[in-house]
Amino acid sequence: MKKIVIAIVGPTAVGKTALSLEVAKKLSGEIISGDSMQVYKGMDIGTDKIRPEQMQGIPHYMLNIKEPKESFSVADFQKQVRYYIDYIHAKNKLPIIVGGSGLYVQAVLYDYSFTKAKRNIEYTKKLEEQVTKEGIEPLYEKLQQIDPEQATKIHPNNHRRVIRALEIYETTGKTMSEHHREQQNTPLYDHHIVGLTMKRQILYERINKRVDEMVETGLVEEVKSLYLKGYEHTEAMRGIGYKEFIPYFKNEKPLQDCVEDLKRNTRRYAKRQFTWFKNKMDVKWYNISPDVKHEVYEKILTDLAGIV
RNA sequence: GGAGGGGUAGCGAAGUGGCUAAACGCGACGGACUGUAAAUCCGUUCCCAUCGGGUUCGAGAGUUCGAAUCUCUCCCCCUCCA
Repeated sequence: MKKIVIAIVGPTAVGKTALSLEVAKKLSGEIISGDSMQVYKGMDIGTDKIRPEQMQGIPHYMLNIKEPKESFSVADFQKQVRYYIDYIHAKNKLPIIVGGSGLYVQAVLYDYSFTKAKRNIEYTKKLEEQVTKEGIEPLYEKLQQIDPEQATKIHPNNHRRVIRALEIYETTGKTMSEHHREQQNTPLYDHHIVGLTMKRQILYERINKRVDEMVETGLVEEVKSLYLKGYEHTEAMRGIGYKEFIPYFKNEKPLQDCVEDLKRNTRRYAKRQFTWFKNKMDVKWYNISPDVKHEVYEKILTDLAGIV
């Protein structure tokens, strides 16, 4: 029998954290963050990370496990989280994955296999340089030759994915399509995905407001301290809430403009999250709004109680 | 009253006789995604529509084979001088 795993997904600022605490309390669960940025230490305000005093004694995993200068990937996430799922079950508790990083959650729940296609930074770098010099065409044509199937799925402008497809072939001798064919995309767990959704306009207002609050709470200082540590070019600093302030520190843009950029990027991110969860995962959606929050919580708790 | 500047699609803003239903940005909406994923990338956005068609660039009238672009009149807006 497959192990039960609950996942709570949805766009940023929709209220996943608050819900997760309710679910964990009610169902004797423990929480695993399904978030690609909250793994980093010192990135608290910008990622809207839950603070220890808010956790109500519920164990949280996958938070603050990396230094901002370290790299972190889906594969790392997958491995770690699967470990924690077993660990939590061994304690007779219910694992609850809470987060908005679609691919990450997906990779845990299904038999995504990354192991054979480790990253090859040097080769990637080489290809990136080639693109700078000669444009993407030669590489895209190469991809069309070795893996025409994959080539049709990747837009040439998406350099990163063109390069990755080539990188996989270089590293493993197999094409990306072949790797995909070896996978069934079957679920590994008896998972139940709760999706929180909200009227777009309300969500966007919440996002704008939350960004202002973050700035008031000291976001700029948080980012600055990372910037001063020389983390400008790290993966972590590419997160929303961080990269937007770099022009300000460099005196290239007024602070207020950076804040606006941040709001805009967050809104756009929320939209992308919707797209992913809507089209990639079997989510049971619950429409929430500030005034019916508790009723929706009740409904979710009842539904989940019937499952576990 | 005098001297200038301006009115372009939801907004900002290019264009200054044909290649323009009109760049670009924002906003809005949709989509892709298998080791950077809070990343990276694609599409739609005057109206109707499948091709395709119909109306646009403050309003009206002209010049021209052809105008957002030239001329005239009118209506608004802004800056400066009174």
